[in-house]
Amino acid sequence: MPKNTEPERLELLQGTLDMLILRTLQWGPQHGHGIGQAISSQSDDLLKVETGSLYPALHRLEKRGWLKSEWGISEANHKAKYYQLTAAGKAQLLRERDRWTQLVDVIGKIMNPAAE
Amino acid sequence: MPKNTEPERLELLQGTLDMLILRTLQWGPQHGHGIGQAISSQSDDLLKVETGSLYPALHRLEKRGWLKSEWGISEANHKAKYYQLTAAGKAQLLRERDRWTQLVDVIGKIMNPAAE
DNA sequence: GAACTATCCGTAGACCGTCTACGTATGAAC
DNA sequence: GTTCATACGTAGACGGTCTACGGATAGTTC
Repeated sequence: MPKNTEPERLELLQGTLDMLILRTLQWGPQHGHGIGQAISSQSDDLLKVETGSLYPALHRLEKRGWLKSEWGISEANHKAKYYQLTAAGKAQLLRERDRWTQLVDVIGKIMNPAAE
Repeated sequence: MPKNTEPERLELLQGTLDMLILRTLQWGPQHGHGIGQAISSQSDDLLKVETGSLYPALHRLEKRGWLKSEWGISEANHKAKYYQLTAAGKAQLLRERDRWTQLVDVIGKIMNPAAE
């Protein structure tokens, strides 16, 4: 029996989780657990958001006004706090996406200088 | 006189500096100050590595065996500690480059789902 | 030789986001 | 009534980057 081939998780870089959460909520309101699962599944299970990262992040984002929340009932019939983007949150997402693109660009330039 | 238009620096994400240092040393041995400047100039001044980040990083990398160092004299005729990649450091660079590529890929998938 | 700038090394401590490791409660299945 | 999945959360460790210092030496200007 070969070793259980788990898919080698990637650790998140500090500062990327907020962007991923905001992005996930662009698909529509969602509760914490759902957000975590969405990120997992959309990354083919390479990313896994720990609850110890996820919930503090959600509270942080709400406190900053990027998100607002309300209690509801999940599809599995559980009490759940649904988050959605505020207008400020949408703007923030644009900023973070921009910064990410820039950073990927610049690091790419260093790691892999343009052959011209 | 318009406001001095500085180029809006990008903050590094935690975990990317080590890779950039290792990469810079692929160009050849270099001292700390030089490494910082190389990263700055290769990023069109978008990245700036503070000495409070740079030197701890160099010591960390050396301690882990990715780098080795020796004292020498800089081009500007100053005492300088020259760092170079070890074999382990080259291997590490490959790993980090890989991880970075994977992460950019996966995050790209979430931020910008493939139009197929 | 005094003053100043650029070069080069470094440390201390704040800061902050992610992680591991817990704990709690409810609903569904058996 | 036990077990599992769902859903919320916190406490504290951890680690890398940041700001803000300090110190030594070389070169330049006066």
